[in-house]
Amino acid sequence: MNSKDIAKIVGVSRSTVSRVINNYPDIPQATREKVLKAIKEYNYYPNASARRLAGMKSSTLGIFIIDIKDNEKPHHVIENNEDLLYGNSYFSPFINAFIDQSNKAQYHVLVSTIYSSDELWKIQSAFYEKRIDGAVIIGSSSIDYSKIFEIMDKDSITVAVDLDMEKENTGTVMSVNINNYGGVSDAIDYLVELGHKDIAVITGDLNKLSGKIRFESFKDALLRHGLPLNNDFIAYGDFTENSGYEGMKKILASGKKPTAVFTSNDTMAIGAYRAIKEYGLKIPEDISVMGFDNSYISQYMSPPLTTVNVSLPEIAKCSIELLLDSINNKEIKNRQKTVNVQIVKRNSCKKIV
Amino acid sequence: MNSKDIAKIVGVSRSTVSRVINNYPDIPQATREKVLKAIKEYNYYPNASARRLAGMKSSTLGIFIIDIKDNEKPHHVIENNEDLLYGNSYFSPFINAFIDQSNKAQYHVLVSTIYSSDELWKIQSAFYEKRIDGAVIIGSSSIDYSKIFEIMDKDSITVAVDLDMEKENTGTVMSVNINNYGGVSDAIDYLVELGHKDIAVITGDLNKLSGKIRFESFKDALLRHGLPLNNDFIAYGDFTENSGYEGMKKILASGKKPTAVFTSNDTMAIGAYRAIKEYGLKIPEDISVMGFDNSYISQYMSPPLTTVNVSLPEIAKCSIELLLDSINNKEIKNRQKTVNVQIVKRNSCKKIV
DNA sequence: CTGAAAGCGCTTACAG
DNA sequence: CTGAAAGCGCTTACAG
Repeated sequence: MNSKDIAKIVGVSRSTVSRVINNYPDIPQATREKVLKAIKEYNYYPNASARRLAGMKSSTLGIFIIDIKDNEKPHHVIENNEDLLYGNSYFSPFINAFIDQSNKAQYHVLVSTIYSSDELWKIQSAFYEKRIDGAVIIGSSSIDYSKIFEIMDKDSITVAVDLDMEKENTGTVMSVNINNYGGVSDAIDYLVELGHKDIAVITGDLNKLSGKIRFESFKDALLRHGLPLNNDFIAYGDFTENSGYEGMKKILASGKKPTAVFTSNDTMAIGAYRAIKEYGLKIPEDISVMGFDNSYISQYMSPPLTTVNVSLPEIAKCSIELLLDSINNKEIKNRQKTVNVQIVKRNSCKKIV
Repeated sequence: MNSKDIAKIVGVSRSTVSRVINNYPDIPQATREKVLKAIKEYNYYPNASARRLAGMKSSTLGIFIIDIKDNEKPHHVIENNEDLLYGNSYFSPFINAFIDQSNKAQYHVLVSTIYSSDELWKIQSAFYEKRIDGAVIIGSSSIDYSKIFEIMDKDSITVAVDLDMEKENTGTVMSVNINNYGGVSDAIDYLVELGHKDIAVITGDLNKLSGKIRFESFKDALLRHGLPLNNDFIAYGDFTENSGYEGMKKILASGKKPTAVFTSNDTMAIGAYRAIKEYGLKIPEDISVMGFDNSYISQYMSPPLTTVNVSLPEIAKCSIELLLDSINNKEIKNRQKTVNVQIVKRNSCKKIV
């Protein structure tokens, strides 16, 4: 079943069939209805590739999850399936939110994962092969981005999430970020309000924008409150649970015990919880813990984690807006968007006297 | 940049360029190399739509997540973004596993979500529009499946996950399921081995194959061990946390207290934990809890949940194998596959005397 | 081994 | 308002 068949059935030309499909204005109501009826009756769907080839948009958006952990190991070396994205609890909700939002906007979505620098060409090829009209890139550190944007065609429409625009912006890439700075600022204000003065930090991966900004904001907040930045109270993590665990142990081993610790994401808070419990300390009685992300799991931790909510659906929505506006050649006012965050208070932080 | 340009540059015909791209055998090494060099140098990627139109596969697989909660509400009525798939912790890992496996097999993947019966046409259209070569369908209850398979073309290659083949199998659909029966069987054996005799159950959605089989297996296991099936110890849930909570409350309110409860998935175990704690009971001292799925969160519950591991990557792998074999017209021996499961013992079940 | 040409199924100026 | 025709960028018999 193709447009020629439908044309024959209805007794019009393929041009006319095409015109009603594409909602051209100058079709008499009667003709339009006849065609629509046949389309429905014969269950006809226009071939997407043919439409694309004839110049239409592919009406699909791409999402590229970059998860390069180890630049020495190319993809084909990774043998354990379980190690792949599957285990990545952070990106999943974003992917899902993005799919939902795209589907709502009548767009299909093509998802690809990238595990090594060698696979960065996938992004370029998806554009060059004309599979997608636009794409969102998430999860990379700044090193990868510059590479990507170097390869990519200047009119491949893409928005990057969590990208440091200062360095890479060639004027061609859009970005959406969350208000990392404000979130951490609020978090520390809250801790101070609760009476905490000895606040430790476990940083995220400082090669990622979120890791960098959150740490900067932390330091600024301490300064603002006239609190000391004790070197023993800084542990450098990388957003993984294990680094949270090790970081917390390092801090606890320093002898001086902080009354509160800010972990730069929830995943590291899980590790920190474990270390704290191993030291026989209780949360929040002995030490308060504050996370960041409000990940799905945070509410189920014991005690439920006080953290900073990041709306993944909101990020997805902003990304898609930027993408669609750009695809439709709309005037874009702001190629950078920032999504707000807010503290969610649970039971892992207590007031001290 | 298209194949004609490359042809001109190298000094051959488009046919030849196409032949090297598609790895035809009879090309002299020298010619092949020249063409490849130009392709690389000019960063040429063949237009996917054109290839598709000329008869090639689209080399993309579809994944349709069916999440029809409420047949009265069509999709456009759902206003709260947060309610969508985003919150669905069960499908996410499967989606990710499927993407990873497909990407490895050099396939792209198109993801779509379906929130109401009105959207079931999406599956059909993806095939008819020739966007995908095959698809996996997950998350539906039997009611939806029969509808889907009715609409769908007999040669749309699809595998259904968690589908009751007895009813719907028209001989055209493939399926992969986990060994629900064996998993529950082992789970109850384990509980009995621990000395439990009064075992309660919170069922899943009995309209889903997994819900149905898990409950059947539970009943059979009790029978096999000569244990009574106490009506007060049965609560009918639907796989959601809240139904686990309500179910557990109902069981606890019955007066007689079971020594163990089997919740048909981990999500309901979360709810059950909450109810048990509200009753001032301790896990596993007062009551043992056994889940199913080994979801990401189960290890972080307090106490860590004893459950049955389901390998989502394995399910994804099986689905893709079936799909690819079918796409490549390979002889398919078994159109049904079953993935094994195994108990993972943690601290929510204790031995009683 | 390789080129000219037809064909895949659409859309869209163009002409009427 | 509508049809005939060109063109999108490939692949693949066909002929040599």
